[in-house]
Amino acid sequence: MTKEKILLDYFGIKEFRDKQQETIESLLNGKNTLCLMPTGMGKSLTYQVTALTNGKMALVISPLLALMEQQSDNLNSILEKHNKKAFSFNSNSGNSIKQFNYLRDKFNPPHNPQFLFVSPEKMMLDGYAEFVLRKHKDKIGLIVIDEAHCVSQWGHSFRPAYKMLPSFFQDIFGDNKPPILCLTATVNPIDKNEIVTDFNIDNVIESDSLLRHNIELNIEEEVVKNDDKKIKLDEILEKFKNEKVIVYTHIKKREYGTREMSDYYKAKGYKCAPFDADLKVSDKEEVLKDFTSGKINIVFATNAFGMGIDIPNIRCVVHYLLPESLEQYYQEVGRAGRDGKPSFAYLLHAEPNLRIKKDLIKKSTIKTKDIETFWQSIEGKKKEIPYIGQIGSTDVSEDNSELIIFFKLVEKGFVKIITKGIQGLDCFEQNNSNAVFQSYSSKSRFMKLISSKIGQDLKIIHEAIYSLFDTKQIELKSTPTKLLYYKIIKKITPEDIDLMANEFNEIKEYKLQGLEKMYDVLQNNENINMVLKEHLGLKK
DNA sequence: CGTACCCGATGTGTT
Repeated sequence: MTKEKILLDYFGIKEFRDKQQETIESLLNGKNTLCLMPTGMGKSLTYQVTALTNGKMALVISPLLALMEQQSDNLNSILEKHNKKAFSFNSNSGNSIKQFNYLRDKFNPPHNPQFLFVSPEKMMLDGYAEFVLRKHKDKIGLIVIDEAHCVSQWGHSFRPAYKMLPSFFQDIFGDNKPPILCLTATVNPIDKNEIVTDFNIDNVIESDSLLRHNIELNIEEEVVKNDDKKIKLDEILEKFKNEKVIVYTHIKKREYGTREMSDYYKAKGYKCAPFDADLKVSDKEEVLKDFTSGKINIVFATNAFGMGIDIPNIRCVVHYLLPESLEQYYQEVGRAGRDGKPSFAYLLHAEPNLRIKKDLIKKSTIKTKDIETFWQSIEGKKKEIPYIGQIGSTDVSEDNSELIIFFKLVEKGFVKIITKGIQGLDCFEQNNSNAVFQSYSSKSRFMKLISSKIGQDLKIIHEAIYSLFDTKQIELKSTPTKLLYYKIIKKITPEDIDLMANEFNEIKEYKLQGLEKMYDVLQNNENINMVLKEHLGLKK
């Protein structure tokens, strides 16, 4: 079927909009494509129509569970009458046992997934998922990185799995990768280059309407104390009394945080609610529902309020603190006026904000000492090379620093990931006595010891075990502990460590520059619209 | 400061 017929038959739409057609054609011609389109223009339709036109499955990497559910539900309601299905594979399908079973079930007859939504972390750690995808690789015709700005925005620190995606695709597809589509609405030219490099993009397709002309950007004068901003906020909230307003407080449970501000204005008679990551999923859904319906009209939010939210009639976005960069600022004000009607943004900031933000960036940077400590911890007592080690969730702290350094060591060629594995075989039981499983499990409970005892590569043993599970020779009876097995292939020198620390330092400098640029704009009273246009590299 | 995935339950022969 042609893409035009798919569009009509599946979606009931007669014509493509904006850069949809160009993007789909680029992908059908096998080109890795980065597509920049504003929210609400139908970015998702590009991968949906492409996958349905080439008749192959799309593997969609998505940053949020809520986004995966939203998109797969939406697709399933469309696909139902065509006897096709979308699945998402994530922690919502239960514990590890349930997840393994779910994946095995969904990839075997009678199921034939047309779309699969996965998180980057699943791609990072789940060996059975990798096995299943590799087994079915010829059925996969498209890879999608949804919200691709996450790669540059989160991949270096918060969610390191993003920066490893290319190598995970290599593990699955080798040199015969399906075309990759990266989708986003805002990136600056530097971040754009990063995505182009990481995913080997052949073709960048950019909408002409990325700049939002219906939002009036108001920068208020800097004040000395945070409290001074409240007078202005009172004025704004009074002015937009019957309209939808987002106030970005950027803070959760402290003074001027989402909770405190919401309580304060609620007591004054406003219909408002807080929104931040500490809310339960059900509470987030409720706030979103009430905000959409108009039951509440003000949300006091951190930047947890953003992705996947597409409410057309938000009239006003207030920043109660200095945003951390121009692109961050633009992403946030861009939530207003999706319906195209005149909308307003106000930026309120106080003097100490810049210094505090700078300190936070400096504090969170990975330093020489961190790399040294981590290297010592993985090198262990063994000095011989190659040495085989393992890293799992218990080895990684809250800030992911171990994982960030680990992946940097992989990137620099000191460490090689052997396989995405499991700790041992205790979690399995045999359906019938199985000779292969028997031969492994008789050697040891631990994969690593089995490997050394029989002199077989860990990767091959894991393949065999995943295959036994896939064909229902063995079943899970308890939770498999997932681990990345690695080999140290090169010793590190102090100079190597310094070089790595420098790279982390460059990322810090880049962040600081972004912050300074934001601050300069406010200080010098520059025309914010012009600056934004130039900073984002936009023509119109 | 704040962004999100992960569902670990450990008793070990993992070096």
